Parts: sequence; C-alpha cells; structure tokens
Amino acid sequence: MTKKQAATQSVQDYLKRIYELTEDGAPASTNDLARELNIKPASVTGMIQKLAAEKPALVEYQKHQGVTLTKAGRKAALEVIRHHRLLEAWLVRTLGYSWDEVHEEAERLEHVISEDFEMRIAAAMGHPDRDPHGELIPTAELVMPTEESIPLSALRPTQTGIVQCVKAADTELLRFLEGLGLIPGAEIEIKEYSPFDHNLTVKIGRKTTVLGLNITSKIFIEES
Amino acid sequence: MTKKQAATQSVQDYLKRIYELTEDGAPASTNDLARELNIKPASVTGMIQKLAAEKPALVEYQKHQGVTLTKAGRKAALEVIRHHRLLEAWLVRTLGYSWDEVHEEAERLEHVISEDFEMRIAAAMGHPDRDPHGELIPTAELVMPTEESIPLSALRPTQTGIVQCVKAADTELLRFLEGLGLIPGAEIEIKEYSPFDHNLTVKIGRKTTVLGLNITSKIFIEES
DNA sequence: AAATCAATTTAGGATAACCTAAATTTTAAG
DNA sequence: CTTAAAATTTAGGTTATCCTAAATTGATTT
Ligand SMILES: [Mn+2]
Ligand SMILES: [Mn+2]
Ligand SMILES: [Mn+2]
Ligand SMILES: [Mn+2]
Repeated sequence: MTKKQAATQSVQDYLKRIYELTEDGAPASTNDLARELNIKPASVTGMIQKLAAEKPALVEYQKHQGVTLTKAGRKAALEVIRHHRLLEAWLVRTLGYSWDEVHEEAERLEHVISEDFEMRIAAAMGHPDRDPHGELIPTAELVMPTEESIPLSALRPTQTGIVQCVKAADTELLRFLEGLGLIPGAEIEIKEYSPFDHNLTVKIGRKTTVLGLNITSKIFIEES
Repeated sequence: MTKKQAATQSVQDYLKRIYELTEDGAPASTNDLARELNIKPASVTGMIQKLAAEKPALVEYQKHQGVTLTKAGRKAALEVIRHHRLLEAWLVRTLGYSWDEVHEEAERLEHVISEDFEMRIAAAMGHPDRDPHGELIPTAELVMPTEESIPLSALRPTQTGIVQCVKAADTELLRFLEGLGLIPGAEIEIKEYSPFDHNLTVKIGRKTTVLGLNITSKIFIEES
C-alpha cells in the first residue's frame, strides 16, 4: 500500500504543462513543452521518455508523435493544478495579492504544500470553484469541472454576458485587462463585429472598447 | 550587481542547522549535523567543504574541527529562520494549525516563499517578534533579537515567572506540554527542587507538576 | 521522388546531492 | 605512550535534471 512516492517538482511541472497543452485533445509536442517549460527540447525528450517508462506510466508517448497524459499522469497534474489555483485564490483573499502577482508565488508553493494545507485553505475559503482569473479549480477528488463559458471571440453584436474567466498569465496583459474592467464578474455587451480583423467592439460596464482576437480568444463568457 | 543567486533548499537547511548547533558558541561537528539533517556524515563533510569554498564563503571550516557560519552564512541562515518562524505564526493564526503541527509545513514552505510574501505575512500579523513556540523571529534586517528569558531549570523554589519560549520540535512532547498548560504566556511558580535528579515541582496555573531536566531545560522563563 | 528545413531524438557531459566502504585522524583509556 | 573506539574524511558510485552538438526523422515543396 506504499502510496507511490510524490513526483518531484520538475515532474510536476512537466505534467501540469502537458495537461494544459493537451486540453484541446491533441498530443503536446516536444517543442511546445520545451517552450512552455523553458527547457531545451533535447532535455524534454529525455524526461518524457522517463515518464513514459515509469510504472504506472505517467504519459503516453510515441516517438515524434508528442505526449498525452495517462490516467495516473492526469491525476498528478490535477493535483498540482488544484494546489496552484487554490493558492492563487488564497493569496489574493488573505494577503491582498493582485491577480497579476499571484501566479509566480503559486508556481513555487504548489509543489510543497501538504494535503492538509490544501484542505485547510479550501475550507477557509468555502471551497471556491474558480481562481482569481476565473479558471476552474479541480475538485478534492481531482475531477476538473466542465467549463460552460465560451470565448468572447465567439459572440456577436447584441449578445450580452458575464466574464467568467481570463486565460492569461502575463502580468502586463492582466493589468491592462483590469484597467478595462475586463475581470471575472464584469458584464459585457457586444456592440460591433469586424469580420476582416475579427475585432469586437465591446461595452464593459459603461466603457466601450475595441478588442482584437488575441484578447477576445482569452476571455470566457457566460452568455445571458 | 548580480545578487548572489539564492541558496538551494539543501544549502539553506545546512545553514539553518549550523546556526542552531552553534548558538552555544562552539563549532558544529560533522556528526551532529549529520544527525540533525538525516544525512550521512560523509555527505555532510562534502557539503561543508563546498560551502567553505564558495565566494564569499558561507562557513568557516577546519578539518576535524567542525564548522561555524561566516557573516554571509549567518545572514542566509537568519533569512530561512525568519521565514520558518513567520510561517509558523501565520499558519497558526490564519489556518488553525496547532503548535505541534506547524513545524513540518513551515520546514518546506520556508524555502520557496518570496520576500514579498514574507513582508505580507509579517505585516498582516503586525510584525510579531515570536513564533508559536515563543522562539524569537529575526528582524527584517536579519538581526536576531537577544533572548532575555532563562531556562526553567535555573529557577528555584518561590521564584515565579511567565513562560516565554518552548524549545522543542517533537510533536509528542509539544502535545504533552500543551496538556500541562506549559505554553508561552503561562504563569508558573517553583514549589520544590530536588538536587539529586534536578526535578522541579512547578505550579502551572492551578495545576502542580514535577518536571525533569529534559523538560525544564527546554522551557524559557521571564522571571517576575 | 529528391531536396530541404524543421522537429525530434541520441550521444556525451555537467552539476547538485546523496550513499557506502575504506582510509585517516582525533580522542579517550589504559 | 600505545591502543582501541569514535569521529571524520576520502574514494568511488548513483540518481535526477539539464545542456550542447550531432544525427535522425518527418513534412513541405518543387
Ligand atoms: Mn496561475
Ligand atoms: Mn512550478
Ligand atoms: Mn519550527
Ligand atoms: Mn527545510
């Protein structure tokens, strides 16, 4: 019954990135992983081969075909993601971090907190289901809830909705969006759509702004 | 101006233990360190040699003579100790950890929190000067305040005082002491002293207990 | 199908931190 | 002072993660 020793910090980061890169269903490529992890592709290949060789395997891997997570790998990834998102929520709520500051801190803490700590902060916050960016928090049983909201880029004039989630990690972008009031909970209405450049004119609260696809594809909305 | 890259977790643990073992003024021996760190003596020798060779050196080391911290090493150790003790206080205050549970969690978190995090929790708690066990917290400038209290073992009948600090990490012992009410803030009075076994009969609140040297040497009192 | 470029893997190394077993040195006891 | 025991160091290895450079494979384009 020896509870499979916890993955190292490196392995946890690999699994987390693989999870994110494979959310679209397609395997993650060596190069993509290398870019996300800031590690050279050659090293990524090596690590992936190791993860695929573990028993039970954490990833599924075919040479030159990229990687996907196995069931075991996905559980491990969700554990880290739950830690990360709960930590972000907790740091914002109890220590006044802003949503563009929390990521880095959570990125390191996620690997060292105990399950006890995880439970305590979850309970202290009343078991939140989203982090400060609106990203869904996996349950304690390590199930990722299904995201119902749709990308802002999919909306068209006269549609209205509420911002649920902002999928961005970049500090600059987050500050910019906050300045626009484009944060979870914000009410928006589509005013115009420009089919050539995919720009949307969006009313956020009282302000109206034109947003490009690079932004509208990262904002997720619950239509109303 | 490249701010000397932060020490690894291992190095931080070595420095912290060396600090603790040399508080009495004498150098720390390889064996003592090995025992405290749960690392084989041979490995400790290797690490110590490396720390002594760094520029600037973190420890002073003479073969077979044990180690002491250099100024740089002491600063690094105090940084970790400050993290540890602030974290313990924070965990107890905000997440309801008991004083026998916090140590382990803080032992891992201490290595990964940012200076920003350190400042935030310190400020949130009103810059406490002691952790939940009553141990002094180094200042933000990394100066260790001087401990004014004296060991309970040095008191004699009719003397009274207030518990300031309990220098123990063992869960069992901490629970036992809490059961006795022997926690920081407790008022005590010495009733009897037995010169042969150094037992002290101590009145704690309303209860009276006989305590051996193994305990009385770990409890620190401010006489009153 | 051949050439070419990009993606990926293999080979060969490096570093950090450990470990075990075999010296060596120090200390403590006759 | 000589020795045995204890403490410490040295030697030789291992594992985990990365890296660079070279080789290979896959995809794209004529
Ligand atoms: Mn994040
Ligand atoms: Mn991380
Ligand atoms: Mn502690
Ligand atoms: Mn530690």
